[in-house]
Amino acid sequence: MTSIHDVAEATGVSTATVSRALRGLPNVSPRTRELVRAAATQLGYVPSPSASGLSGGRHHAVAIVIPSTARWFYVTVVEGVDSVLRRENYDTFLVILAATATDRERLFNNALLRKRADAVIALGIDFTAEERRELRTVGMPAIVVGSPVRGVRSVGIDDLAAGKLAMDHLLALGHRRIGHLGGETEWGMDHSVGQDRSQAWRSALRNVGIEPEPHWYALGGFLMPPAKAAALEMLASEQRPTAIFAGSDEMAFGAMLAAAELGLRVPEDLSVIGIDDHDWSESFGLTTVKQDPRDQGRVAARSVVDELSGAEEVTDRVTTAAVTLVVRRSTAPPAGQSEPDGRTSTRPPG
Amino acid sequence: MTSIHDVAEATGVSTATVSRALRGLPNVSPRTRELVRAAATQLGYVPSPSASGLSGGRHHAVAIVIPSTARWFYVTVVEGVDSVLRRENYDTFLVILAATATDRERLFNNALLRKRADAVIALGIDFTAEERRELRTVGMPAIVVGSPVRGVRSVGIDDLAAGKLAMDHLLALGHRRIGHLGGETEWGMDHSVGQDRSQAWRSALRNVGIEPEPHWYALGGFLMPPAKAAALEMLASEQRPTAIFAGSDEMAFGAMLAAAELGLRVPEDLSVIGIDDHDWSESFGLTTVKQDPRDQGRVAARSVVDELSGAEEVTDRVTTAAVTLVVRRSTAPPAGQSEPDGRTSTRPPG
DNA sequence: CTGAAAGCGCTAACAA
DNA sequence: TTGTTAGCGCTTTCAG
Repeated sequence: MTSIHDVAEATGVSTATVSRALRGLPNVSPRTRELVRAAATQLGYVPSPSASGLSGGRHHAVAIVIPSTARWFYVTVVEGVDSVLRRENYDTFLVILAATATDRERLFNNALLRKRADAVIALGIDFTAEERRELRTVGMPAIVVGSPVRGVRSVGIDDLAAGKLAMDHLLALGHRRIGHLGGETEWGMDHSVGQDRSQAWRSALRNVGIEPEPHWYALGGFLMPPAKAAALEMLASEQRPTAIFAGSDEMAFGAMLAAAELGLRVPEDLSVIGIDDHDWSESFGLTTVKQDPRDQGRVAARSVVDELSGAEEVTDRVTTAAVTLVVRRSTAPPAGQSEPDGRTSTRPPG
Repeated sequence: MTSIHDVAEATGVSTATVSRALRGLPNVSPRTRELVRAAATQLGYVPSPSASGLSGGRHHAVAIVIPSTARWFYVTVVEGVDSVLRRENYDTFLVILAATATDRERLFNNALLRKRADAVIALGIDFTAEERRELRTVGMPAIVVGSPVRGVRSVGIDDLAAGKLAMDHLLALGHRRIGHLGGETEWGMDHSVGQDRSQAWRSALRNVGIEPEPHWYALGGFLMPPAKAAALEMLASEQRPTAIFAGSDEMAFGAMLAAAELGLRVPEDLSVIGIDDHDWSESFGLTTVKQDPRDQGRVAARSVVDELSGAEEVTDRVTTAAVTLVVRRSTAPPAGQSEPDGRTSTRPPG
């Protein structure tokens, strides 16, 4: 395990100079720097993060915490985060965090956050006031991906607006009986994402004078299987909706699968729209409100890296990521109305 | 940042004793141990991994490397790994590794593997001889999840057997024209998983005297969208297969979606079988060869943790995980043959 | 521009 | 059973 001493010896300079040279600090003669660099690569030297972390206080690692690996959004953000972190030579700690209080407590009392990572990127977590205070105290850069959290930087879409975009599309098509597949809210998790999207559904309906019926709303937990089950029930009802707005594409897939199982054609008998633009949505022919989680991950990572590099308070407190409507084959005017254009209606892919 | 000194002072013992007491080492009086423990929690002390890593050589972290986040198998294994690592108080480094040589080189020359992690768990990676030697040299425990790799411990299913199970099911149903959706093989990645499953398909066919036709085989890259595209093409051919064996459930979903798009009913017009038992397979009604990646992850993590705990060469070199056939609604005898039982055939969920 | 020295927080002999 | 003494490998003043 070659150490900084070996490089110093090989070069004939002090370890201090080696350290400076390798980290690109000023006040090192070009010649010396080159010599040191050459020796380092020649010897296959890499600095020990433990040692530099201990002495310098920077660990060159950031923790990314997600509630589960089961949702496309989370793992896709992780991929984005990882890509910039790797390029910047940071290592990535992955923390999969259940919603339980003990799990979260452990996280915050853990060495990981206190003495191991230089920053945290949290997904779908709603920090408590105390947690925020802790972060502040330790002076640890933190950013949330998802809906804004008071006092913490964040990047994410405007869920209300995204929901409105989806609903406007459905309403413009002529739908009035519109169902919704929403997410559940666990304590301290994902607080507003699901709520805001559901709220958008409710408001949009009321804005056109429709009071949403209870059985038009069901919980899909942001996962496909429970969403399918919920949709099955919703679609079995007497006055079933002519369209479903799902709070995520994965839940929308569930709706499409449910429709297929009931012999309902999409979009002839049922329109379906989601939010995300999941990697599979195009194959499903799903109309959706597209967001770019990979990019949000990159932005978040860039943000903490910049802050760690000393850039003074670079980013905005809350960065709003763009959304766009992507119309595919899962939405059309409700039965009885003529189609507005020549789109061919295919069989339901679900 | 309270340190071991604070605890020592508060307790009136030396730092060495604190260290011993907290780590549960022998030769500490029960009374002292209690005192130390109390002081530690009271002060909110947590040891610095950098410091103990530097002095002790154990970092209490393991690296898990995966080729991408886009495949259910990988992220699900990660979840299993993470769960036991967390319970054992290890932190998890996530490394997402492209197949490129430079990416892999960087991994091995990185501080991460050399001076930061105590062990590696690799998914879908085929270590080169040199890489294996490096691991050996550093004395770093390593385990592969997936198909066996020479000289490295591994846990995974028998892909040949899994493929045979799938094919036997289809053959027993009476299918003879059976197509296959296989995975691509990138350099150093996933070498045999895809190959073995494809091989199982080919062999099974030949064993019953059928020479697989070229257009019965297509590459799906282990991802749904390309698999769907491939299936679309395969099913458009004149003498299309009556059944498709997909190398993974995600690719099987693609086949089901393709069938639906072509107006083919599953299973009446086309049977589909996969491997995995993906979280969504039940909702798709997909017949599959079930494996348990979460558990494989747990086994892998347990294995390296045990080895790090000094257990001498505990686990077998290669652990074979179980597979079982799960029959659902996507398979049936080919058209023209009577159904063996009273299963109702539903519309294709894809 | 470079070196010497102190110290980051912990563990590991070696004594006591 | 417990304390003392060295480091682990690096960064960081402070001198020069």
